[in-house]
Amino acid sequence: MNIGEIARRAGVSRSTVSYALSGKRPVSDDTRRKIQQVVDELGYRPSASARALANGRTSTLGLVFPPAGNHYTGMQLDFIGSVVEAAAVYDYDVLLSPSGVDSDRSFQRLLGERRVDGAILMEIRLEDDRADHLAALDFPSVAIGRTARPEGSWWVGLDHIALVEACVHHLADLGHRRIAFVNRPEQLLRAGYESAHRGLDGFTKAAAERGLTVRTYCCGDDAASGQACVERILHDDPATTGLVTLNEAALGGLYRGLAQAGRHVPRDFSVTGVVAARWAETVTPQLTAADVPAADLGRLAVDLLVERLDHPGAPPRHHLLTPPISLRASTGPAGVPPTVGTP
Amino acid sequence: MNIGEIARRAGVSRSTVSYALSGKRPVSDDTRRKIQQVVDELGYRPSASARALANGRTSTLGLVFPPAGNHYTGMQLDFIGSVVEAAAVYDYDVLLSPSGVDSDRSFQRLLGERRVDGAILMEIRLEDDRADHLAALDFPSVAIGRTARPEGSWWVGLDHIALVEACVHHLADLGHRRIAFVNRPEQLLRAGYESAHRGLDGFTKAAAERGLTVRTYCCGDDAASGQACVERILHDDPATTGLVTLNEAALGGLYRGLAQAGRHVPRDFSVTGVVAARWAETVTPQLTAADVPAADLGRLAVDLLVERLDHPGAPPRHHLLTPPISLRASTGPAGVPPTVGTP
DNA sequence: CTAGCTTCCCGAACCGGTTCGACACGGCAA
DNA sequence: TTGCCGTGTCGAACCGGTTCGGGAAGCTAG
Repeated sequence: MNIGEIARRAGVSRSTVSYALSGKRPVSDDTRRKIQQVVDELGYRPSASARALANGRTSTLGLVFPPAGNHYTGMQLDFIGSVVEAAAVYDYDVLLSPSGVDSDRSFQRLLGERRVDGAILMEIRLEDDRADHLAALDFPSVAIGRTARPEGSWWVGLDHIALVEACVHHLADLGHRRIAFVNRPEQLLRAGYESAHRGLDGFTKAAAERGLTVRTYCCGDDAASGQACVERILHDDPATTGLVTLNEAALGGLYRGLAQAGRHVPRDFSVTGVVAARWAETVTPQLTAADVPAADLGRLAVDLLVERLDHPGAPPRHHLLTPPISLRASTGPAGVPPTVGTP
Repeated sequence: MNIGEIARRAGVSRSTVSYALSGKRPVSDDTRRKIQQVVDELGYRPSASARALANGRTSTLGLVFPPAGNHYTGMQLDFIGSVVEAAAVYDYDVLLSPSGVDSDRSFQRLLGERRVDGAILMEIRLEDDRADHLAALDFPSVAIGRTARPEGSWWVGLDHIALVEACVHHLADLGHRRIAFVNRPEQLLRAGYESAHRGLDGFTKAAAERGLTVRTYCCGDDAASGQACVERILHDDPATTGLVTLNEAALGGLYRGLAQAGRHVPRDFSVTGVVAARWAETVTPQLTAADVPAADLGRLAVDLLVERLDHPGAPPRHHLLTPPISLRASTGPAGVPPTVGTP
């Protein structure tokens, strides 16, 4: 059931079948119909491998995603889903590639063995050797997030600085004077993850502008860590009345910690941050947050990558998104901070 | 930088290079070393397309996952991650395929164009035409979940009947007499999703055994639906003191609804169900639940699929998992149900 | 009637690997 | 010296498509 079989049954040559199906050269109506009929009868579909070998394009995009070590967040799943759907629109498949411990191996699979036409890099770092590597090879790729020097490269990302600044200003406007920042795990911060760094920068900058007293924390990506983190915050400065977080997975734990410390949200304590909307709406009270537009990011990344593939040599493009803060129920005016020791 | 280039630089024929690299025929130590040296120098890797064309295997597994329409759950993400990692161990890549509105199209891509050697089917239905289709073609595949007649097919799944039964018995043992079941959305139940059906069966059966008064509900996959669902439950029977749910995404909303109705968990109301551990630990109080072992399911599915690929014609195998209930903090002895109208 | 132009199709080469059959070579026994 | 065998390598065919150059048939213009 290959193209030769079709050709024989239709009484034409293999090349004619190819042209009839691709339309790259004119074929008379009669032969085209005849060929189409045979194709429909046999349910013939050209082999992807053979086609890829012949024309050098695999019609597949690589999605390089972080190892399971860092827990996945809901945002990442939405992102993956939207990438797959957007790619399908352009007739591309999506190949998942773990950038795990020996990221070299999977990179070799993707690029060395030419399994994909282009790649999308998740969880970018400020200094990212994967991105450098791809840039050095001039391999078509789009990063999710921007490195320290994003000029000349293709990426889509969130303006974490602006988003966290907006959160800080929101709390400051409500009268909060002593707030904390709950970042991603220290391991990721040290590794140079973009969101952790730029978020921290935005926090520090905005807090300085508003003259706030602040503390910053790293927090594991799970509920237990979130709970422990709140305990540390309230231990270090019991007068703290608000926090900003990037850590979606710790959110439930943060809430639990506050509840156990007797701080009512939002009456005694305000919480805000950068979190996917679906997650923000799950917790009670619902989180006032800059909603991460994961689906948009995925779609835009695919759009950019396809554009880059279609127009080799096109000037680099990018999208920097700054979603607004959605006011929900987790922030309120700063009241009188509770006296130390009072439950 | 193809195999011919390597052959020329090493002063041997292309076939010798192939044999030296694959080891399928003996090659003298001298030539092997010479070839390896050239390969290392140039960083040569054989093209995946060419190899796939030649030997008919793509070294790629297809992961057919549900459309974004049904919101993704955290469990699915863990599952995908574990599939990718397990596949990497066997030197397989994973190709994502949305089984969206025109699932035919992506199926044609996967099978018709022979992009993958085997497939893993997520979100199985009792009557599943995708599974039937694959079975008819004798295409190597493993289903996540079992159809109405799973005999003779390969699958891994949870024993939803037993899991929900265990939840009901747990509540009954605590003295609850009037409980509710919160299922996946009605649309999915009607579509015949296995977990929704078997979960409901288990609930009905166990409730009958224990002589409980029950009501069953379908609930959208989001927090707002969960909240609305609790309102319906308490409106329909204010004396309800417990619920069992399969609906991970609605869980936050269920808790919120109970809080707003003035029911304290677990003092006034017990909640349990079948949910991924990470999610169960996020909510407060932490959910007593049968933890969905998503990562195990993914790994086992890959193991089975690889076995099936390596041994064509091997007798069908499957794994039915029944994780125990993890006792956390969301269930407790049934107290005196609150008088109607009392907050 | 022939030159020239379309229209439509064919054959062959090519993409980059794998695999089979054959053959050259050296060593050993007869 | 001849015959035989095992080892190591080569050439050619093949996988299933795409693409290029060219040629046959039909039509129009000179």
